[in-house]
Amino acid sequence: MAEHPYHHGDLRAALLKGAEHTLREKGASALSLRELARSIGVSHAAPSRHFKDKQALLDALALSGFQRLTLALRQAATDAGTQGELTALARAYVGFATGNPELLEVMYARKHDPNASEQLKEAVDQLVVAVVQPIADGQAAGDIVPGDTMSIAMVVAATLHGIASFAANGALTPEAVTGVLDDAVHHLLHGLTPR
Amino acid sequence: MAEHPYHHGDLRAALLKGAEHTLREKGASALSLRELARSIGVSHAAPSRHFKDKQALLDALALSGFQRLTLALRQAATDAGTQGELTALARAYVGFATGNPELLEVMYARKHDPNASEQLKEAVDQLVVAVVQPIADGQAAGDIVPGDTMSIAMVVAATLHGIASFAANGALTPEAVTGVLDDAVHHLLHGLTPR
DNA sequence: ACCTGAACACCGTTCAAGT
DNA sequence: ACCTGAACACCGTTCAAGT
Repeated sequence: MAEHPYHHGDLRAALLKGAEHTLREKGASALSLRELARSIGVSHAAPSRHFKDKQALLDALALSGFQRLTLALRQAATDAGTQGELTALARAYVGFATGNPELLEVMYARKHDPNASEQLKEAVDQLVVAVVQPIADGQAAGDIVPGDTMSIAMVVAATLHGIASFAANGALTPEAVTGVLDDAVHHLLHGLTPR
Repeated sequence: MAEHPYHHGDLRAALLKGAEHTLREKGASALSLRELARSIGVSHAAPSRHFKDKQALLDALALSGFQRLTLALRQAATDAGTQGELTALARAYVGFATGNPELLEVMYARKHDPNASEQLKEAVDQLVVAVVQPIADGQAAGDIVPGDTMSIAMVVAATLHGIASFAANGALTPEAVTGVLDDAVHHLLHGLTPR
């Protein structure tokens, strides 16, 4: 077994892992395919067998990000009670954002690009469902005002995303995030609760 | 007068104008200093006299963006009444976002970078004031619940920014934006209004 | 003071050729 | 099937030299 066998074994997985590491450490703009190949010990042309271009690699990272975020939201939303469920949802979303700020940017950069793959669009749809479902449940339980579910979900999603953006880019310190989050859920709910 | 006099005249302004045009048409990732210089008819090394590097050019664009956005918010917030003022504020913010999506990204990319210039930080502070002021006014008028103004402003700003992001990246169509916006202000206010 | 031209050290992408 | 090496057309940045 030589140090550098001709076939890497699983170059695709190594590229994804390395790329996410670079993303996390140095940001998307610092991601270079040539440097990535170099660090893995493969020629600069090798990645093209697995990802047709740089965007294809970023798309694969975004896809995995959407899948992981959706999973996290689903696991969070199993609490009982509308307020508890929304709070858990909000914390899961913002937790992901603070834990993976650069990945989130890559994800949102492709979110509604018409050139995105069907697979990516499907993953985005799943994420939307994970956010809309708790709202629909809350309406069914009478905890949230009746009305167009999508438009209410849009407002909730916008607030979550705004807080997540502020947290991801430093406008909000990690310590301040939880407080703002709980405030936001509280203020939103008291506007959404019938009385 | 030759076609290409040795001195451009106002190369700095030409660079800013050309860069913003490219930003608008093709996005930040497609902005190349060399191509910019070429389109202006100047050598590729000339821009460095006016902007030490590419980031310095982007910072100048961001600065101008923050100043224009702050001005737009100030002009919007002169309506009478808390609800009207917040609605106008929201529309102005989101209008800027849909009209200048790529510029907004450049602005937010630098928003809390510790390496940002003092001038840029000052412009960001002015923007924050423009958002916080109407909240404080609403509290003084008894239209908004008492409590920490900054934390309430944070929730409002997050919602605005979330809607603006969705509008800027296509998650929300231009036609849908106004409706979502008015819904958001309505839902937020009914949570913020004492009763 | 302002700009050019050449040079340096990088990129992403493509493609014949090798294993 | 998978990877290499060379080539092409770009980048951003720096710096002596020109006007």
